This record gives sequence, structure tokens and C-alpha cells, in this order.
Amino acid sequence: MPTRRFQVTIEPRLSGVPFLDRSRGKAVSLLSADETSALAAIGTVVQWPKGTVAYRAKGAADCVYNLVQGVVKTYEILPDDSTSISGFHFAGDLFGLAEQGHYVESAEAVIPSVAFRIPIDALDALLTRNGSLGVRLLCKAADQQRNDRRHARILVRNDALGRFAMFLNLLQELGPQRANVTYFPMSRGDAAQFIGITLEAMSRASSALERARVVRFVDRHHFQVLDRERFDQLVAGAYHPTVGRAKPRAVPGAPRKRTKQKQ
Amino acid sequence: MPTRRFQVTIEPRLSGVPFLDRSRGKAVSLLSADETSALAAIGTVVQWPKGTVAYRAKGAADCVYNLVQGVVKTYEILPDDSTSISGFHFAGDLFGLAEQGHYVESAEAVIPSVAFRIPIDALDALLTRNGSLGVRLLCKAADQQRNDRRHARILVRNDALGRFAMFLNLLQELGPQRANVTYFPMSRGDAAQFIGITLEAMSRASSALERARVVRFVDRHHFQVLDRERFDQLVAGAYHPTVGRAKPRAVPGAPRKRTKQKQ
DNA sequence: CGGTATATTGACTCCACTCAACACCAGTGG
DNA sequence: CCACTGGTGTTGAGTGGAGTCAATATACCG
Repeated sequence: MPTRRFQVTIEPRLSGVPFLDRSRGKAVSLLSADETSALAAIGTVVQWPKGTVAYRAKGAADCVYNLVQGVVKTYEILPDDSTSISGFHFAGDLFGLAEQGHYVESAEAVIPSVAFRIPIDALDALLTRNGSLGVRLLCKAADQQRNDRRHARILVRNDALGRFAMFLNLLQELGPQRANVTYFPMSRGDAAQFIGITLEAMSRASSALERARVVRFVDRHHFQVLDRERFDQLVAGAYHPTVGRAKPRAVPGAPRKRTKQKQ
Repeated sequence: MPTRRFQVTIEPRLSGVPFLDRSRGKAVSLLSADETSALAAIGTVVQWPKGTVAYRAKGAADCVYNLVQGVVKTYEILPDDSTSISGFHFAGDLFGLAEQGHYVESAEAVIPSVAFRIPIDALDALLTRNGSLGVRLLCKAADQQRNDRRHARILVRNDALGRFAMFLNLLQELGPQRANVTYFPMSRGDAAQFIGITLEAMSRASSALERARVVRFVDRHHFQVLDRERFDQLVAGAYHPTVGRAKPRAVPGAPRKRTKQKQ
């Protein structure tokens, strides 16, 4: 038997929820066959090994990127030199929209990734000719706006446990998932930055969730939800009625006063 | 001489930073005269007294809105019944993009406002015909994405003072400003929700800033920055080296050790 | 296998949340 | 004019949880 090669067709992919159509599940492919090939015609395929910086903030921006495979993070450097991760992008996403000819953030492949690089002037011309494609892109933009707001919803939580649970939930819905195990592509540090807590707080939250048998990490990059009910409660809101403390905290030296009975 | 009426022309207004053009300042009008009138033709003007709910989350969505005057907040109700404000919108903004025919958030006028209501199917048809308009809208979407990320950047700060300062800075840049006094249209509660801290923490931050003569509130809805340098430092990052504590906190009981010298 | 980066756990401090009281203003009605 | 009211904002303690510093453990990659 000859060596079998799996030839994967690489083509632009825009996933999202349409404005009006009643789509079954959530995200569907937004592009028709014609639109796909029209985009493919003006773009080129680029491959990024893990860690590749696709573009840098403030650099001249001539192209937008449509991710076909992999995971990419976009981040910006804050005035105090720390970096803030603004988003993780999966297959079907679009990123690299410029401001006055310059990127506003940097992009880096979290795992080996494949993308379509589309010159922005060619895209502009294509859109002017093909109006319905503009609607699709606008729809995708609205989709990504929802993701940004979801990010904000994570960040307004002030309990590390809740933020972490919401992040895992996000990975389940946005990222690839096989059986009931979900892929956790990024480093702990990246995830912690994204949800706005320290690495340590995140690690503690993770341990607490495992101790309480709510989730399980099969390895550092794959997890599964064991107790869907409690997990959803955590994601939904306050309900974290002592999910599991490290130790009963057997009163070391301090006399504890007023036990909270907040219902 | 007959009674003079001040007739203000109400027309769609899309402001934002273009992808490529070198615009002088930041935001410019994105629409040409033709595009403006094309949009005006398919839309109707709506006036909202303060507090009006323009649309509700989960309601059937048939229109998008382009704000011409005023301030509108969009918010969603979280699973635990609290509400989270996802954004404040000013003149030139676009909101109400639907998901599967339903709004994903509610919108409410913070002050009396005027907007263009544009049926989404008419917009769709117009975009299909007029491709370059699609580019403009996409550009506006990118603009609003940057605002969402700015919101996220506020939320990752973990000091109430910094969040508040960043919020004031946002108002200065996005909202209307006369002379050196900036308009603070929303209630303290709304602002606090937006930046993800409690009303009390925000009030304290505000007081601290006034005590340190960094900003001054001429009244509850107008402020000015007195010390631009320190203000910018606060906005930029960590630099809040005791901007002003309520009391010197003269070492209550504990002798302080280890002064941090983190460079 | 060794060396480095990454991740976990522990101890301690500090800031923001919580609860609570009070100040301020507008509108209402005597 | 004043008291009453509710909404809104400010200020005051006390507590808890996340940040910080530090040590250890584990994974990753040559």
C-alpha cells in the first residue's frame, strides 16, 4: 500500500452567527462558494510555527488575516511595559484590521497555525465590487464584538474561580472539542493574563476546581467537565458556595468571629 | 422678521478611524455625501427621552441604530440577575447588530438622544448594491472593536483609582468636551458598573483624585483635569505612588517592614 | 539527562467588597 | 416654608480574597 497523503484543501473560512437567518447551532460558515474563491483569489496561505509573530503593533499594516487552522493570540503592550492579551482567535476568525495604516496590536501563533493573508487594498477593491461580501464581513465583525463583550463579562467577575470557569466555558464553545475533552491550547500565563488574574490565583482556582471534582485536567492542555451542573452554576454567577477549600483551615491562631451566613 | 427656527439637519453620522487614510486627528466622518443620503433614505429619525429603552435583549431585531445626538448605554442581564454595562455610545456610533434575528443586549438612552433607525433588510440590500458602504461599516465595526478592547484594558486594572482615571480619560476622548471641562453624562452607578467596581470604591477613587488636586468636579456631571501629568501617569499604569491617602494612616498597630523597590 | 521555562503551593499583606450610617438633592404635599 | 420621602452619592469600619514574594515541583527541549 502506497504512502497515503492527506491533502487538506486550504481555503478562507469565516464562521459566525448571521444577523437574521435562523441557523441551527451557533456559528455557521458565512461565505458562499463564490465568495470563498473570490477571497482565496486575492489572498495567500501563510504557515506559522508556534510562537511566530504574525505582525507587530504599530507596524505598517497592509494585510488582514483569516485564520484557517490553529490558535492565535493578539496582545498589546501597555504603557507600563506589561502586555495585555486582548483575544484568542480560532479557525474562522478575522484579525489584523488596521487603524490609519498601522496595526494596533501584535499577533502571535499559540500553536502551529495556518492563515490566509489578504492585502487590504485588494480586499477593499473586492468589497466595492462585491457588496454582499461586505455584509458577511460586517457580520463577522459583529460576531467578534460579541466575543470581546464576553471577554469583558469575564473581567467584571471579581472571583478568580468564576473567571477561570468562564474561561474554560469559552474554550469549550469556541475552540475545538473532541468527545468531552476540550483543548486548552495556551500557556497558563497567557490564560491568566487574558482573564486578568495572576498565574498563582489561576493555579489555585484550577486546583480548587479539580479538588471539588468539577473539572479534570487529563494533561496540561486538555480538560473535561465532570460536574456539569456545578460548573454551569459557577459560570452563571455567584453560586460558589465553598466549592472546596484547600484545607478546612483549622483556625491556626486567630479566633474566628462572625461566621458568615449569607444564605 | 418671521420667527427664526433653528433647523438642525439630522442625518446619519458614522465616525471612526479609516483603515488606511492618514487622517489628521483621530476620528473622522466615514461617510461620503452620497452614502449619507443613501442611508438617510432608508432610515427614520427617532428621539429618545432620557431613560428610554430603545430595544431589549432577546427581542426581535429588525433595525440597527446610528446615534446622532446624545449618549446611549448597552447592557445585558447576567444569569444572576445583575446587569453588566457593555458600552456607552456617543454620536457617530452604530449599535443594535443582531444575532439570529434577536438583540443580544438592551439599549437605553442615558440622556435625551436622537438616532437613525435603519431596517436591517433594507441595509442589507443597500450594502449589496453599494459595496463601498460596506467597507465603511466594516471600518466602523473595527473602530468599535477597539473601544471594546479599551474597555477590557480598563477592566484588567486591579486598582480602583486606575480604572476610574482610565474611564475619565475615555470620556475625554470619546465624549463631547467644551473648553477643558468634560461631560460626565451617566450616573455614578452606571459608571461603576461599566468599570467593574462598586459604587463605593468609585466614590473613594473620585474623592482621592479630588483631594490630590488631580481632577476637579465642577458639578456631578462635569469635571476637569487639573494636573495633567499625574493624571496621565495614573492612566498609563502603576504610577500611583500614594496619590493621596485619606489620612496618612499613621501606622495603626503594625510596624511596617520591607519597602518595595520594584525599580 | 541536565537546564530552563513553566506551573504549583505556601505565607503574608493590602485593597476592594460588604454592611451600614449619613449627606444631599428633587419632588410632593401639608 | 418645612417635613417627608426616595433616589443618589459619600464616608466609615471590618473582613475576605487576590496580589506579592518565595520555595518547590513539573514539563519542555536541547
